[in-house]
Amino acid sequence: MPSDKSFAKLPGFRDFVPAELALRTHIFEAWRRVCRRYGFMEYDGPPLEPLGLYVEKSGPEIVEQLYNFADKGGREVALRPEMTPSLARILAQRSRGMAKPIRWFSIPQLFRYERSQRGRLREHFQLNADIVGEAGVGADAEVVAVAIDAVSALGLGERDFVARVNDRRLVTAVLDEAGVAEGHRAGVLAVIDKAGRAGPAGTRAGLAALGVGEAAARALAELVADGSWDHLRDRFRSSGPVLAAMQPLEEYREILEAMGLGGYLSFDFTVVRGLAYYTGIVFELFDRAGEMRAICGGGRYDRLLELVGGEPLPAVGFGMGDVVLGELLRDRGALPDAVPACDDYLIWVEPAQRSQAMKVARALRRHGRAVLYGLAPRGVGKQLRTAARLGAARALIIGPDEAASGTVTVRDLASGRQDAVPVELILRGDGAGL
RNA sequence: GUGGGCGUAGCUCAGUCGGUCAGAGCGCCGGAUUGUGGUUCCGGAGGUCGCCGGUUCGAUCCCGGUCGCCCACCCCA
Repeated sequence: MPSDKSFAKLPGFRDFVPAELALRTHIFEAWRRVCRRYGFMEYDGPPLEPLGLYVEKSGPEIVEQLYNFADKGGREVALRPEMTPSLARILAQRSRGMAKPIRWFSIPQLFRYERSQRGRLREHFQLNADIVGEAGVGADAEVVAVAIDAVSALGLGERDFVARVNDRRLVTAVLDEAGVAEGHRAGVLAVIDKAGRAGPAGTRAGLAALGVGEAAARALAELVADGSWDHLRDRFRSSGPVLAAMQPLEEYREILEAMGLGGYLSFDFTVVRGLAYYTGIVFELFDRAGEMRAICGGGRYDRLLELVGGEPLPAVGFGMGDVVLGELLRDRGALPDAVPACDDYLIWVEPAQRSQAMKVARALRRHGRAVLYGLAPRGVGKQLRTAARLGAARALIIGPDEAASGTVTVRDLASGRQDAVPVELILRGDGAGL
């Protein structure tokens, strides 16, 4: 309710007060931990990139959804909406000298100029993890394993989320087999992508609107209604190309089952991913309840690096945003415990003991304790109340009695027990941990 | 960009068919308790009822616009 609108926060952007930054930090730490376990190295790039980097990859219509402008030098620039083009550009310049495969991850802040909705803002942070230089399905499996672990490390499991997987090459083979003309392919992919939301009738209408033949439309509608692996294999058992296109996903599943992650996998013929540059296995992570938009999306993009002028290198990776994931954690009660503001709360009873208190605070801090004390005189009761509210483990009281006897009263705030500890011990650090 | 819903204290929300209707709970601050806390009791601060305009004797309440949030569409990270 700011009276001066000009100072209001921009729509779709967030402030991170400590309580909210704690969740973001919690998520980032889990992401970094998991990526390191898989041997990924962290990188970053500039948040502002040449507009052309995105136009080249996604076409002119992408500009509608970007934060873009001309800088003072007349360059057309954009705040990065995704990380993959930057990664491709970075690697295009130096991948030749690097050992393959390259395992890199990043947690960039990304921007899009779109109307915000739940789970979708104009700004978010996104974990990107990619393996570059390996075309085999082993890399695909490795990458989805990272994505699954990046979520499960936050306390969610098989009952909470699922990885829906598909293969662009398989979809193409099926479309060919069903008699979809090559010119209709992109349009049909878009309709399949929406099948979950549009429903069977909407899907049929969408296909009809494209001018797909009757027989092809019926075949596709059938697959969308029952896109299970067994049904697919049965339906196309006499089609060599389709059966061949099913092989990589079979191997992919075997690897992930060996890792113990098979329970997360679910084949889904309608997962095709909107981005044009995917060339092979694609996947999305969803909450099991199906209440939210995708937590994560990714797949194989073997042509992208040469598209931006690099050496032709196969690549596979994913992006996982902090917004939907954070909401899911909130819904499932998987939020991190609040971190106490301090370990020790120091109470000086009279101004005469203030110097002694500062000395003790200094010693405790030097030994790694987080220490707070009242900046202005207040009653002991009030200070203890503050200590309790801050979640301090101990209160250290220094009054005339302690000053006279050369001690500090150390009170355990959970149990209420307290002892007189010689101040010399605390200054030396011996009393720091108690 | 299109359509719909909503917008009252820091938070969650009540309320007025337009006339002491500006409230509750939680939170915050203070006191009971000037050397012992998370309970309890008492008190206090804090809102031009999103903003602008219109109708009216009078608008937080009705109307229009605007901004923001939410939902669906579009699009997808």
